[in-house]
Amino acid sequence: MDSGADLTQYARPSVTVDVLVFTIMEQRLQVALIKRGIAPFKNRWAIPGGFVQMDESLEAAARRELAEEAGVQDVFLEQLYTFGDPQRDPRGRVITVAYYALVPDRNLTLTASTDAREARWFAVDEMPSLAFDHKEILQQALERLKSKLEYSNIAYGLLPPKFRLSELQQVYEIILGRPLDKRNFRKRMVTLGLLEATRQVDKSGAHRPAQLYRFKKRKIVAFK
Amino acid sequence: MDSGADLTQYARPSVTVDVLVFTIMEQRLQVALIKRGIAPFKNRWAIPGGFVQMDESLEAAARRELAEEAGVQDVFLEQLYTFGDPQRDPRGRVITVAYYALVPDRNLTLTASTDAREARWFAVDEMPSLAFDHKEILQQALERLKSKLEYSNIAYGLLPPKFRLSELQQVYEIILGRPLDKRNFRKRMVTLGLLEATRQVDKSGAHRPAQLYRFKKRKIVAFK
DNA sequence: TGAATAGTGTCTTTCAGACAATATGCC
DNA sequence: GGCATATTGTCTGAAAGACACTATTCA
Repeated sequence: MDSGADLTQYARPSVTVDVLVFTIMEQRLQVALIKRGIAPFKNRWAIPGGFVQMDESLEAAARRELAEEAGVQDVFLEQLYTFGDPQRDPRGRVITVAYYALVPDRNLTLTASTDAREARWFAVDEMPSLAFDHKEILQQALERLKSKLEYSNIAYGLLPPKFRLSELQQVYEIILGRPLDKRNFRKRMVTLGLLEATRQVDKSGAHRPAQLYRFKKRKIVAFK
Repeated sequence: MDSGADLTQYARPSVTVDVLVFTIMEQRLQVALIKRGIAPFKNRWAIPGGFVQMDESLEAAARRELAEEAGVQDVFLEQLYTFGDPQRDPRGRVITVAYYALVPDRNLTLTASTDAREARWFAVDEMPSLAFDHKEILQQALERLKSKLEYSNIAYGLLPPKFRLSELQQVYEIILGRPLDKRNFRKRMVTLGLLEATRQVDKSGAHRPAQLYRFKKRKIVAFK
């Protein structure tokens, strides 16, 4: 900080948070987008977000957006990266702190907020053209998600509290984009010691019921 | 973005970049700090930083600070995290985007910039009390550095272009804080394929000269 | 020739990956 | 009994980790 006590002598940028909300639905990784109702990029799809209020933390702003747009609370949320190219918003200098959130699939209803026409889920492999630098932001979020999946228990964010091992495996396969060997996957997950079997089984479907597991900690933990 | 085209209707926070400059000197990991010459936290040590200008990107702002404070260019620089607690600066709402940089040990001269009394290196295991939330920022930078060291070639940032394998090992030992087996270390580094031997040897010292190596890419590369 | 650092190989253990048959519950 | 999914073990190869002696140069 090489500044004086007077903050007013410096021009100030606008600061927003953008929140990428991911879920798995219909066997695909999906992200919530809103259709912009106003310029710039009117009618273009965009990552939901909004201005940071002067009295709220960045994470609080992200959680507020998350509640407003997706109606969820208590979900995994992590800061991704801050994007601050001076040209990224044609209206002026806007720096955005991007967050990403993971929500379990439980028929979420997205809400089109004030300035949005529409809100819906898009599979990440079939994205429309995005507003601002949102394509780049999404790209970076996907990389983070893939890499964290490999060395942490982050998958808990996409699953209900109790789940079948085959569901967990599907989460991995969908995000990594490749099939995994069932025996090796189960062996690894169990020996990592992050899971525990519950006393319940899942009896949906005309077949052998599956043991239900849960993560011991619903908090991010790195492997090894 | 649920905003209108008019950015002026929202109060705007101040935005700074803070830059943690790390180097290895005297067998220790050190970070550059400045002693604040003005309130708040007058006379307290702090991570150097400054306000983001309206026409420069965040990274450009960080590089500018780096040039001003440490007089270096073309060094490893990466965005760390953005800290935005509303109370983190008593002067008002100041959001800071923290970066960290790695510089090779070549007798850098730190410059006390305008509002700083003094600038000097501190070993990270003997830190003074820091201004603002800078202790937390440093903590997070150290974690990032340790973890990136384990799965990337980030060490190149702390070494001159050509170096002895024993110097590379020292970088690892100092940052990870534990001794490593020489044979295993060399085997691993060489088989990773990121290094190449130069035709030069280092003849300083009254002992057998060492082969000099360099990183094939002076750009961050993940292992595996 | 002594001091100081460079350089090198084997064995063991651990982990990842390939691979297929049996078990259980529901209809 | 047939269908659908759950559950389980072995072998192989690669990489990590423990471990100690010889080589080279200079003073």
